[in-house]
Amino acid sequence: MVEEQIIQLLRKSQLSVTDSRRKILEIFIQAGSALAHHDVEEKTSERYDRVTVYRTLQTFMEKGIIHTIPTTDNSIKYALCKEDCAEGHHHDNHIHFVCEICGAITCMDEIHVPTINLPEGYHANQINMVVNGICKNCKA
Amino acid sequence: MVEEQIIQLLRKSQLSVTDSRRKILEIFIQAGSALAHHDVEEKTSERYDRVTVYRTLQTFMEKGIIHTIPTTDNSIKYALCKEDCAEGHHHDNHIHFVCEICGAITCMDEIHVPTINLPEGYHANQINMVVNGICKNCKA
DNA sequence: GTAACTGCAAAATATTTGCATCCTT
DNA sequence: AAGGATGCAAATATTTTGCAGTTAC
Repeated sequence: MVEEQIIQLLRKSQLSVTDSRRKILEIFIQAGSALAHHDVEEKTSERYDRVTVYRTLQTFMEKGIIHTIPTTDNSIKYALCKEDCAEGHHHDNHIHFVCEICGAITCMDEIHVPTINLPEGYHANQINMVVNGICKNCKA
Repeated sequence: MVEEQIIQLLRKSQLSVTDSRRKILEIFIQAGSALAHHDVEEKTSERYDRVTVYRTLQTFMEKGIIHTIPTTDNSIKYALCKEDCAEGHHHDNHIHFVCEICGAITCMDEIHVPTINLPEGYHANQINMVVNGICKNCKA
């Protein structure tokens, strides 16, 4: 059951299980794609304060529960991390797909990020690929 | 001479040649790396209004003179586009390197963005790669 | 001269901080 | 009971808009 998973995740991250945290995690799980702060705020506005959303997202970031996705359109999007996202360093070297029509952001776990050869003297720690295009659902 | 290039670029983009635009372009050329709005504002604060910086960056975006770089740290960075950036659609399929120490963002034009195989039904228009790591200058 | 650009003021948004109160453990 | 989490108020910071005056062509 989902409710169980959520509690497990919070426990594992050494966070106390509160209503707002449960609700916000639930929103991410149901959404399936990345969300902006604004999206989360909207879906919780009747229940929780704007500030709580800020603090919750920040806490989730610190604990490695969610991560930000780089986008070219100036918006900050958050998405659930994979299992192997440990606190401090993320292993989210996957590809994010941004649909130009519906705006949905999908993490493409299946696809591997290709290795690249950096110039002499450069060292890569993390690679993010952002692909803009048209998603399955919006394809005419 | 650089001053000449700047005027050429503005003319080519059908923009009138004003002090603030010249100055801001100069800043980008001298910087060599990507800049945040804040960086530009700082370097022009004695001369130009904050609002002018906003409007100038926006205009440059629309004309394809600069483009945004996706970064994971929630900051919006702008960088000069390559020659082939036409108005409306950018061909900046190159790799951006973000140094975790000095914060500098470099466009790695030499390296080609590898092609990837998207799942059935997805269509890619633009690919951005953001590599976080340690740059040549910061390497111990 | 005219259209476009800029500066200033102010509005609208977004984000952060302090503190008293409430909830989880 | 104690420490952490939340809500509220307010301070800051960021971005947008309107308009009058100025500048480029």
